[in-house]
Amino acid sequence: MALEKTADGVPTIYHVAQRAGVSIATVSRVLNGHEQIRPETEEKVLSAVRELGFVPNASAQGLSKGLKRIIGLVFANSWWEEDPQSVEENSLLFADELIRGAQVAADRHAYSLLLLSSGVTHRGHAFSDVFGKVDALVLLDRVVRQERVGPIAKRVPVVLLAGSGRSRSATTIRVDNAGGMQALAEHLVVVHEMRRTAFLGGLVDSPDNDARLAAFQQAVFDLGGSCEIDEALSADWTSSGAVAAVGRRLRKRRRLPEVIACANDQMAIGAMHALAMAGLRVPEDVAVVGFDDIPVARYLRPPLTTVRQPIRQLGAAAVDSLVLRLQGHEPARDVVLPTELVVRGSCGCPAVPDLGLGNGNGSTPRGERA
Amino acid sequence: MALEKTADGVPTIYHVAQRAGVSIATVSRVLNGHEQIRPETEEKVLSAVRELGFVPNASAQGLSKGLKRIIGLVFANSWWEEDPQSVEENSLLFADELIRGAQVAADRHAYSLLLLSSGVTHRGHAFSDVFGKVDALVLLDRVVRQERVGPIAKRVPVVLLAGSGRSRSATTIRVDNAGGMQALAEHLVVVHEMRRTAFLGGLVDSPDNDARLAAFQQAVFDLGGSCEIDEALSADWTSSGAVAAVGRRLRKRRRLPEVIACANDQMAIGAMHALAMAGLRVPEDVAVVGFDDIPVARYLRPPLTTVRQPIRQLGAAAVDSLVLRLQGHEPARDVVLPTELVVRGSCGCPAVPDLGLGNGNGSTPRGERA
DNA sequence: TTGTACGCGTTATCAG
DNA sequence: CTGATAACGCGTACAA
Repeated sequence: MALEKTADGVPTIYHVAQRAGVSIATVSRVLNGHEQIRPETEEKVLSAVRELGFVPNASAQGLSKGLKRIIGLVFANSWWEEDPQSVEENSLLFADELIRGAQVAADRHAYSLLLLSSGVTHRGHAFSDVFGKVDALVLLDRVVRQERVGPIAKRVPVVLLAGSGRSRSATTIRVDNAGGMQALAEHLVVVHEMRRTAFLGGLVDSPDNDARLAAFQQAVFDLGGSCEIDEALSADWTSSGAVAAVGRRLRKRRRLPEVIACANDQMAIGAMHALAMAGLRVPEDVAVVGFDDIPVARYLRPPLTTVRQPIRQLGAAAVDSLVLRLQGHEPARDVVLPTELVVRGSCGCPAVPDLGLGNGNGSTPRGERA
Repeated sequence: MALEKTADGVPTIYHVAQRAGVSIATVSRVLNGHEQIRPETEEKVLSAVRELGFVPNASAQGLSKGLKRIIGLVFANSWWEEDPQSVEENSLLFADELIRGAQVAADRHAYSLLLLSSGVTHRGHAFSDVFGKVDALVLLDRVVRQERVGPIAKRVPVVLLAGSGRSRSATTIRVDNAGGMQALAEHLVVVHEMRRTAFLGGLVDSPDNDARLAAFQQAVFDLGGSCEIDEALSADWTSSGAVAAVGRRLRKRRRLPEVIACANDQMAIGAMHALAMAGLRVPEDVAVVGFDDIPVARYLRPPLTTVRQPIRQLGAAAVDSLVLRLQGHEPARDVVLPTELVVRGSCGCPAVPDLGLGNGNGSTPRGERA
């Protein structure tokens, strides 16, 4: 009669029931906070749970309820590549911040985050395998081709992150790249009266890169300036790539632009480094601006003028949206989070003493929700 | 007779079996690569799977096999805190790098990573809940108190990360803090002939901080130098905290040390910033060195001399160890990964031109496996 | 208020 | 080589 302990020593709901002298149904009710339970019964169950250290098996719960309470976060596989050559600093802090935001939100809804990489990695493990492990998916920019989103979204709720624009098959959440770049261009052309700008882009197939480039270029044009897009001035989102790119550009001995606008802060760091090594002063000889506002930006010399994007909120919004869907609601299909111009010293503005206390400084919030 | 599609439209093994005209047992066999299956039967099953887009339900697999193929990565909850005040840049890239390493390893073993925070966050969600969702756990430094490790390790295989030392209840994997600090101290005292050093520490209850401080101090002493540990010179691992700490120290108007050794690179960045703002030159007036070798370290001015720790390998080693345990093996109980001194300019060495191509430069590998 | 019994989707152990 | 069928642990109608 006495129920044996499980082989691995993990107690089940049956052990709890037996110990409390009730049925498993009652245990389940108590654990799930159902009403209509005699207090003394509840107490018996609770202490049995405590004494046994019982924890419900998530697999069984998932199977029974049809909900795993797990949301998958899918990164492009290049992020995880082992190749030591491609150190892939690519928006390094991006992943970190994004995960934090998503984690907070998931936590709030009692969900967990499962980390996944996009590609087929090993014999027999296809991307589609993940459908069986999660209730919903967050797909980062560039993890799957546009046409593959549809089929995936048919299987599980999906949000696309950091994409350039809307997708008809899935919810999209992104930051206002265009607004940020407009504010930046305005600052450079109007305040600093710069006319000849250049754009140092990231990987070309990235929606974020495309959006930033297009918006910056257009804004500069509209204000009467020009924007050089030298084929040499193109990197892979990394600092080292930017160092090389700027090096290539310098070797051309063509007249330099007044400012180099970089598609992210990592590359801005590399650009500043390359310029310094060439004996050029930033911002006196060439100004440099970035995009992201990574924590170290304010500690660079000069402090980096950049566009802040709310990465954490991005992650949180993605999870919130998915949880809403899982609860049967119909959240906004296209969300755009505001960006903010952060003016520091690298654009030519006088660097204000920054004690690392406040946020940064100047600000021009942009963006709206759709 | 015809099997209806599931409510949510997700096909099960029964649908596949029906479509292929076989039993679910056969389908399972095919999918799990069992031998002794007639090729033509296998083909029928495989095409049925393809046509239906069948993906096995992980919950059911987990329940049936008693293995979820999920490893939990537990971060201290402060990492995820929403409090915008505590921007918590704390070893920002640490988490990122660690996760990457773990992800690669998990992927290799066909496991997934579940992200978890340590604290009780909401009504009814206790930390112990995670036992039900994972097969094993990676606990980061400071996520649980020493005495809580035992009970946890009794439930699931556990590895402790970045801890100061061994734990009798769980496997420990860490980096050779001591070796790195010894090499650093040697470089400062012997090469640069410094005598008066200072240590800018992180949070005091952190094993990593304690280990680095103790090793540095000891090494400097042994070489005939002194190490100032001013109560003012203590921060929270963040750049802004370091800025404030160095500010406090400067206001004391006591004679400054020749070098400030920081417990991580983030703080070194803050220290350099604070010194620059006070009109002091690095390294001429005060040298600054760090620990970690985060990507941006080489692009600072001057480039940061620091100790590199193999964070990715740390994550990978943790996962590898757990998978071994889950497979019934008995991996090493205490693993120490080597660290490496990376000499750049902030210690007073002539900064070599760095095109961002190589690794950094000078090196003194340390550490061994136990 | 509580207990019985079935279903959730897979794997695995038997027979055949 | 293949097909029934019993677990796996939990939630929940349905009965009592």
